[in-house]
Amino acid sequence: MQRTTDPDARLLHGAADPTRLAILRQLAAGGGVCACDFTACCDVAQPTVSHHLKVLRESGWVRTERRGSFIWYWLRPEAVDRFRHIAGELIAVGAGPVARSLPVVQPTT
Amino acid sequence: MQRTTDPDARLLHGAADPTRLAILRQLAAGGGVCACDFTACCDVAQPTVSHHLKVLRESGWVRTERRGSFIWYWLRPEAVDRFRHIAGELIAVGAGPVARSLPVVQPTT
DNA sequence: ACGGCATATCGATGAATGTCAATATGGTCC
DNA sequence: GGACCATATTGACATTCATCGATATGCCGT
Repeated sequence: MQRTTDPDARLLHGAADPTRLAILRQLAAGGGVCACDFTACCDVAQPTVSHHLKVLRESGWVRTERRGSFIWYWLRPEAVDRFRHIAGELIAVGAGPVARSLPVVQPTT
Repeated sequence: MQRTTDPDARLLHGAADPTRLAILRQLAAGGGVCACDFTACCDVAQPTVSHHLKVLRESGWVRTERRGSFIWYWLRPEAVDRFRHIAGELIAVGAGPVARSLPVVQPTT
């Protein structure tokens, strides 16, 4: 597998891990969160948290700011907007299978 | 790493691949799509498409119905709803870093 | 029953991933 | 400078993943 370059897939991949999803939720709830506070919510060691934060940074979910010896993390609103845009795209137009018989139009073969 | 059981993370993981995202988008656009039509949009071999469809099935994104020798796929509205719910959760309350100085309240140590 | 088509499964392979211990980096305080 | 804290990086390991060729399964015409 080659690391994908599709930005949407990268964004979704960034959120597709329970630890990272918990981090994103805490960021959404807290506004700005110190990196030291993530080790509490996620039952993983400090290097693992740091690794996940790096993944979130590289997939565009968060940005950081150094404040003294602490490093603060924020959700990037553009990432959330993009995520919501993808969600909007996925609303199906068809309600589901309506005809129990064979479809009128054959699929393109 | 143990395969996660968190349903939200599993849902996001299902969508976090360029091929699967293309499949989901085609499903949203088409309403119901025959499996034979996915090989066109995604530049991968037939077993790979079948594999991705299985991943989408197991993560709750799609359901299927056999019609003669064809198999039709539909998006599950519950999956889209859940996805949009997650998107709604991630709207940050804080706008970003407001104070340039040290935070008033120190992070919990 | 047989040949052909649509789709799924199997097996193998190489790459990416999540995890942690150990270590490095960079800041603060004395 | 030196002790200490917060965070990142490195290296290693086991697991998962995406991909494909080969093969199996299931349905449809003839």
